[in-house]
Amino acid sequence: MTDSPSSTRTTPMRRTSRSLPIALLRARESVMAPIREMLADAGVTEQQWRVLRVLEEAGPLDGTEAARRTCLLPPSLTRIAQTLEAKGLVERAVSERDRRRQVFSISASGKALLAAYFDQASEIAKGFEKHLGKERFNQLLDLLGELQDDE
Amino acid sequence: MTDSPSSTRTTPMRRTSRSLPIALLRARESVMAPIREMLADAGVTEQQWRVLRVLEEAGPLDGTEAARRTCLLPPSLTRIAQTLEAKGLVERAVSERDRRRQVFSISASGKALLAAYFDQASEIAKGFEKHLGKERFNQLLDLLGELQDDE
DNA sequence: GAAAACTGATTAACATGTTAAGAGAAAAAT
DNA sequence: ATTTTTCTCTTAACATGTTAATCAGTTTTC
Repeated sequence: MTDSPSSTRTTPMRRTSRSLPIALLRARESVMAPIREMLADAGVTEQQWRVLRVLEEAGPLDGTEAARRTCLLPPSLTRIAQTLEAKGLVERAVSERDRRRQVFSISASGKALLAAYFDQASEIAKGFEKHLGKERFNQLLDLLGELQDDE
Repeated sequence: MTDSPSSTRTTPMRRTSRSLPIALLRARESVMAPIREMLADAGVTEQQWRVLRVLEEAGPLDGTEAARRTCLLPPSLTRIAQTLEAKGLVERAVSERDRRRQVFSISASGKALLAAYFDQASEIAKGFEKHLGKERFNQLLDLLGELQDDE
């Protein structure tokens, strides 16, 4: 008993395994492990892959919107987009209506890269879906969605 | 219709909002937002806070074990521990039995820092628990725990 | 007990996260 | 219309993530 009476708390310290931030982090590390292997083979980082995925899903986006959807901060997006542009996976253009804006879009090579690894990515995703069971998998995604204070 | 028939897939591309890695990332960003504010006030980063939390919970740990429990890679732990040692929040010693090992422990100042912000951290945690409801909150932690391929 | 294999921590190098500040363009205010 | 404000993107600086290489200490092998 190292705690003095005066340090008694109304609530005990939450175990780190039941701490939401840490639990989210540990879960994400586990989920990303097999994906990182695939991405290393594809020659892109996790963040670069995310940018490609979002641009394919949403079509051309300006920097602000691309950053929001990829959970990247603007400075990170700038650098990652430069790298992707150098690799020929993304194209950039200045907006006509607002010359402050950079419009990013996925290139044909970028789409080809996604297509080449799509089946493998699907298998990994299905693995987790199977591990939890379809119902609990969707339940998890629902709960995660509710944590987002999005928009 | 930009897709050619030959590109038809057996499974459609998963929407990013239903992609487990991205959902985990977005959820964590939302959860961390209020916590980051508190930590900025406390003068420590998210990772530094995590190291302090784990060391308080588990007692003195060698580098390998500390890295595993904090979800930090060894090189990151080295740097962060150096910073924490310079701040006087963590103490380091060479292990007697194995002189390769560094044994880290939280200092009195470190414990005082945790104590000073504990109530505030608890309130934030309870906010999420209340937002989802106690039952669904625990359900979420259970599901996240099942994703971990730990030990 | 000396060579080889292994382990724990660190350093190095580069990509990203994070905050603050800056440059250029558009919108709002007067 | 000019000034001011706001917005978008970028750069800068430092902390961390990530992988590979290094170095000292330990264990194994012979």
